[in-house]
Amino acid sequence: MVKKRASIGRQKIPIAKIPKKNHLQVTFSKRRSGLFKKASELCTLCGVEIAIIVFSPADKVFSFGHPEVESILDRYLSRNPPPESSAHQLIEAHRNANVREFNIHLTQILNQLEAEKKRGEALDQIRKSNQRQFWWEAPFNQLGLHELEQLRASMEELKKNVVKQANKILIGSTTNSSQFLAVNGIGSSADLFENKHTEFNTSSTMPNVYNFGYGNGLF
Amino acid sequence: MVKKRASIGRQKIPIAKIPKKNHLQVTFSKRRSGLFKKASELCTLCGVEIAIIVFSPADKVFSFGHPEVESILDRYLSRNPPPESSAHQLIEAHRNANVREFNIHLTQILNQLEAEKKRGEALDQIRKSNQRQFWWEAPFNQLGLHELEQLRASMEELKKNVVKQANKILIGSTTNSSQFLAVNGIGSSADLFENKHTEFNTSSTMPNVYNFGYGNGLF
DNA sequence: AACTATTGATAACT
DNA sequence: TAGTTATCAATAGTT
Repeated sequence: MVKKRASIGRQKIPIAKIPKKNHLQVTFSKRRSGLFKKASELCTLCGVEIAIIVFSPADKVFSFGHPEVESILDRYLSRNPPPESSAHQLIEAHRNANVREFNIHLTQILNQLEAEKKRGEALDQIRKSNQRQFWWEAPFNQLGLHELEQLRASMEELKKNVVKQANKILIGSTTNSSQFLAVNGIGSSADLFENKHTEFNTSSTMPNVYNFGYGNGLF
Repeated sequence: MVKKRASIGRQKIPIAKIPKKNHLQVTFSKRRSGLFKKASELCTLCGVEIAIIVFSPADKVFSFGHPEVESILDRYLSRNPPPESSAHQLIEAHRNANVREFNIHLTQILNQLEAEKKRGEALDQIRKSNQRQFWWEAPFNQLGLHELEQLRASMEELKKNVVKQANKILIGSTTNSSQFLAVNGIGSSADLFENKHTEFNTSSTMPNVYNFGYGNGLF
């Protein structure tokens, strides 16, 4: 029986980039698992938390984490005042800017709302006032002479309408008495007002298994 | 010269948490630097990017990164659709919920605003109508007999006011003529209306030096 | 992927 | 914390 020649075994290698690609591939794989094993032992021996992220030459991701990569990263990131120009930072800043703008916009709208409410209430008040205290307390003193003359002329019309209305009521129900007056034709003003008014009614023990990221092909 | 007794050298140890604290402390320190050295070699041999984050038992941070921790983390995070229940995730969800609520609120407010505007416009229209087309086209047909009687009684008052106003004007400026009338006292109604109205204006060669984080005391 | 000779890492001790 | 040494663990080269 012939013995096989033993291999020369491990040889010292220079720490520099391995030129032969397939050689490099093997080394990467062996050392990577060795690294993760070391990390795992450190976790168990000392009870510490470790996260490792490796990007292979082929840009695949390999990670190790105990307890999980994410929680460690969160802890790390939350301690570091996110140093300048990270993508996250920019996104955050942009979002915060949007929120600020949004708030300004909201404030403007709320102010507008309040103003409109006030205005609406005021107008409403006036309408009520005009009805309760009667419209004839309207501001004559804002009228000029010409208007006043129109006013006078319209008073005749008014009186007629009043009479018509009274008459309508009297005819419709013969229950009430009043020291009131005579009758003429049937008026139909104020339809406009009524229509407008309807519009108002709106109102583990073993540190975590190595995580070989997304597919653990060679590289 | 007496030779000193040689040490028993390295002994196998179980991979389990080291009970003796100061022993653990030494092991942590040695293995941590060993881990970072391995990582550094891997980086150089294979030309890959690695980031390692370690939280010591005393909660200090130690990190290794080539080329830099931050750039690797950003690369990692941007590839991962933030996997479920990380703290960040929760914060994000919460914020998004707030934004949603905020939007609902905004929508309600905008609707309110529109309704108020409409209402305000409608009231304004009426006011104008009442002024342009004259208030006396008001809805008599909504008035009952009693109101009508009050109306009649008030007409006398109205007439008087009209006369007063006319008189005022005539006295103030003696330029105009009119086939109008006699004078009495000075009326002062409509102050209410005027007041209300004012309210309307309304990230080498040698992979990166180990980063011992924030102070590299024992732990 | 398994093997083995050799280098490299490190537990115990100073 | 750093240095020494005997031993154990990791791995380069080969199959």
